[in-house]
Amino acid sequence: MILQQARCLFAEEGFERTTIRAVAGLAGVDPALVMQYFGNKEGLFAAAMEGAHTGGTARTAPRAEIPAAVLRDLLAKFESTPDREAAVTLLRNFLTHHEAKRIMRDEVMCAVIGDLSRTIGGPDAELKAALLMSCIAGMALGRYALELPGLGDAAPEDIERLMRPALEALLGEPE
Amino acid sequence: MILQQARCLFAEEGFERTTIRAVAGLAGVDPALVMQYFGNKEGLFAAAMEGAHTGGTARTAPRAEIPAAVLRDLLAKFESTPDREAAVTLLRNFLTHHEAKRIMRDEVMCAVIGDLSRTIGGPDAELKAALLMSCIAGMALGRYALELPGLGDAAPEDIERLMRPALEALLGEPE
DNA sequence: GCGACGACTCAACGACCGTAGAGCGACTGC
DNA sequence: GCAGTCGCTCTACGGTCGTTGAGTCGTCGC
Repeated sequence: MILQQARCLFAEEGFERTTIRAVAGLAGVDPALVMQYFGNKEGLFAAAMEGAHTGGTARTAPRAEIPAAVLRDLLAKFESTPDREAAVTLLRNFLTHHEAKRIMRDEVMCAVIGDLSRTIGGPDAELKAALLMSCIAGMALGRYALELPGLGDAAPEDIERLMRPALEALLGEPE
Repeated sequence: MILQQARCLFAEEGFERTTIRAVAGLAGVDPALVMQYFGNKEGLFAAAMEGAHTGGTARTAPRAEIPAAVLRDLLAKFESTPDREAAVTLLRNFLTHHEAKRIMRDEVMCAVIGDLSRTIGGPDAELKAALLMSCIAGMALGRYALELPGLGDAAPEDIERLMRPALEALLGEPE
């Protein structure tokens, strides 16, 4: 319950503007109880992001299926309810919070890019993988953070249908 | 001088963690002088973002040249020095600051998407334009905010060479 | 010389936040 | 019945921040 309200506020207001008092108030408990549970504000934030980067099949997918797998992984993470709020919390804070940035950069992007670039192979493999993940992340931002017109409420199938050819063109033909 | 240090700190630490005292300290002046110049912290932030969203040829480009024009606009904005720091300031704060988000969403993304979708035409025109702009924004984040391996220090020509076919595939054939 | 004026600084206020420690009430084992 | 423990709350401290108003210093017109 506390975690739920914390994720809501962290995602809506960001880490700095979210106060422990506000989280406790929404959860109907005393701020000191939040401290007792999570140690400090950083602990609460780390707990709120837990589960944001787990699973995914793209890292082990064969070359030809990488675009579809990457899209499926991301949409599954954000459209399903269990990890969605944690993922949104990470997505909304990775530009301004050091730990969120480290997770997004090292544990999400760099880790996946490393695997994908080995599968992609050839020259520019790392750049191709980085661009592919960046496009995916940009789509997530446009859809779940900015809620751009046409994208925020588009059907996942339409997104997959339009983006997959683009990502395939990005990878190019195998050597 | 004050603005320069402000942009540096806003881009590095984010709006909330940047204090007027720190900006004034780096600029070698008194915090009260910053207040006198910019009214309040929001005014300083708005001034720091000024020039972040200007110009660009993509909005009036013919359909076939949209991918190249969009890439050129973004790389020109971030690789050249005059508006670069303002653009980075906007890029690093649009997820956590309301005014920065409004500018990024309404004045940058929505405005361009509106023009592009009219040029693109056909079904899914708006979704295609939103996805195109999201991919571009994602690339900017991966390069200038996360500095992903392979992308952060890639040559602009290589980025343009790999991304243009992907964006062209995203637009598809004209009706 | 001197008063006015602008640029800039000093010192302080009020508010808010993270955090700590004492305290309170309910429950449990004996 | 009672001491102990656990979950939780109350109160307060220390620090930092945005902001303000008075004050200082140099400059310029007369």
